[in-house]
Amino acid sequence: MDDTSVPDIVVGRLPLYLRAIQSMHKEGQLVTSSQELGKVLGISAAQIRKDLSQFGEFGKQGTGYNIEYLCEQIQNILNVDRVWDVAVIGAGDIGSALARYQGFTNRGFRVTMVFDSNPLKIGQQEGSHIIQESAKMVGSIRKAGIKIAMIAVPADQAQIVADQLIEAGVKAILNYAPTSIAVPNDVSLQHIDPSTHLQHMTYYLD
Amino acid sequence: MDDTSVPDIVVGRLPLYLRAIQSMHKEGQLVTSSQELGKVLGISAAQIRKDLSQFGEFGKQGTGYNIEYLCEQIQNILNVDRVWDVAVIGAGDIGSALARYQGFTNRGFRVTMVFDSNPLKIGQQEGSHIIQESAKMVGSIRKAGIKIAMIAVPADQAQIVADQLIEAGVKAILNYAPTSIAVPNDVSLQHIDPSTHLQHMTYYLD
DNA sequence: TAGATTGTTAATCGATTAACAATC
DNA sequence: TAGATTGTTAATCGATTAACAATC
Repeated sequence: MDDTSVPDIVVGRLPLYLRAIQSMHKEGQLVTSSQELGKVLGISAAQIRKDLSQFGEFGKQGTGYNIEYLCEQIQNILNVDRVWDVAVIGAGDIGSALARYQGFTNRGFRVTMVFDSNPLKIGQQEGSHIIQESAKMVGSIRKAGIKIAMIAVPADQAQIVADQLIEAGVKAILNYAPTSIAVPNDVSLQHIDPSTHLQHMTYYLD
Repeated sequence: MDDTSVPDIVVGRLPLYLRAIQSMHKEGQLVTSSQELGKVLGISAAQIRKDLSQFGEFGKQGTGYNIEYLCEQIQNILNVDRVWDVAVIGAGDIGSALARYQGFTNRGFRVTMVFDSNPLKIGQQEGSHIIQESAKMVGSIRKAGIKIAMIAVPADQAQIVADQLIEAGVKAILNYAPTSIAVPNDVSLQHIDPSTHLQHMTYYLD
């Protein structure tokens, strides 16, 4: 009936729901409820039911949600019922950690390319990847059809790299550089900056 | 007059404002406006003015905000007009990258301790730190009076480590393990999980 | 002065919660 | 059946925006 788009804040909670029920699934649990899920996540049961109801009817009165089914459904909604190739730009400490990170497995992602502009790093092995030269980045990413990239370069190069990524056809950017960057409307952007997160918390410390 | 507490969502934007004006300061800029700041951050000027007005009157009609003064004020509000010692738990790829990370400088933080439970890692050098054994973590953190920790251990150990940190007196936790954890009301908690961020964005990809 | 920009109020907009009929 | 839990509605709550007097 209603065809208005789902609020972005709701979309942002789905990955948390998915992570929690995947963990339950791993423990062999078969069914959960909005109440249990809410307790685990620190979210109200009503909100979880309302969020999920935006996408369909996944539960059963009296019993709750079948974990395997809900898992499949959320993966489907988030488009992670497949594996996305991801490019890492910058092979410093952060970029290298991302290239070796095991935590993308089973979450829908696989790092397939790592780039750096430092001639000393180009050609070096990083995890299972060979570091490639930044000059070839745009061509390689476009040719491979990669839509997702993580920026792990110094702050003063982040916008330049972002612009190149967009030119290469990337549509989702996870930015680890501690700076804001601008992207067109049709490109998604998220930031990870540990200092920012820590500063949020020091407000509450004496 | 009004003494109700500031919404957490407002507190969470202050670090972004601070990062932007520190960047302007570094460029030698002396003054900014809510309009300019909003453009850089992709936030409305009205929201920035309203947010800042929760804490005081930092601007001047007609001219805007003095960057150096606003910088000092926000640092003061966020309690980052000092340097906080931070402990890193887990010396895997992520923990090691955090231990070597240069980006905490000038943001109010300094990693002073790194812990791991792997006997092969204990005693090894990581950045400028010697990796210490986890068994001594609670005592060392308490003795040093450390209030902030970053968890970079496997998901199935995150809650255990969190409980120990709380026992040690830690009041702010930045969790890099891809799992929810529970903490008491008087402890701040933030999560960083790249898969979660990426899944948020894949919703918008075809 | 004229132009610009703040701080603040009121209006709008959106998100969360409470409650409950439906039903497994 | 009785108990439990969903999906949904309406009410509440909170956040954002628009507008403007004050004033630099």
